[in-house]
Amino acid sequence: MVSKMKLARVETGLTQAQLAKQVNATRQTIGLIEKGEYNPSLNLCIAISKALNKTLDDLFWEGD
Amino acid sequence: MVSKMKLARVETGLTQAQLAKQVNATRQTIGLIEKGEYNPSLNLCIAISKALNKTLDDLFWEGD
DNA sequence: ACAGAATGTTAGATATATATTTCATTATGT
DNA sequence: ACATAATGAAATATATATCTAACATTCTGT
Repeated sequence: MVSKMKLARVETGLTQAQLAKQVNATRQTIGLIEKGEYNPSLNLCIAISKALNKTLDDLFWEGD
Repeated sequence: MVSKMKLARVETGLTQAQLAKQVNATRQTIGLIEKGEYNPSLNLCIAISKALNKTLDDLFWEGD
């Protein structure tokens, strides 16, 4: 399944590298988070959410 | 300032040690997160949110 | 005042998120 | 088909979250 984060990023027209720069992360880190193979830190999740004009729940919360 | 997470924990009548056990963390880790001195992982934040019947936004999102 | 529980705090050890680098693969446009 | 951008993927290195253990402090009830 494709992550909500990836959907949000593509919708805003950002590339992985561009998003990474905005949140002070690397392209690889963004890619791994999108693939669900990482357990990112809260601060990074918040930075990503703000960069994509979403909230934590929007991107990282699973509706029971 | 006292964190929203601490308020939610106290409201549910849980001690730091009890919450820690439910989310497979240690009492010390819970204490440091409540004090805002940690940058916890997303998975831990999700576990804490569920244990306290809250969402990520409820506990870890700051209303701009 | 006392006892016990809850929380604070600190030091060292371990696990893992993240960075860095490099190369391969896939998409996009001309 | 070609060139370039975007993404995938793997190795090693570094930073830091988390654990463990121990002791100090504060709170709560009696």
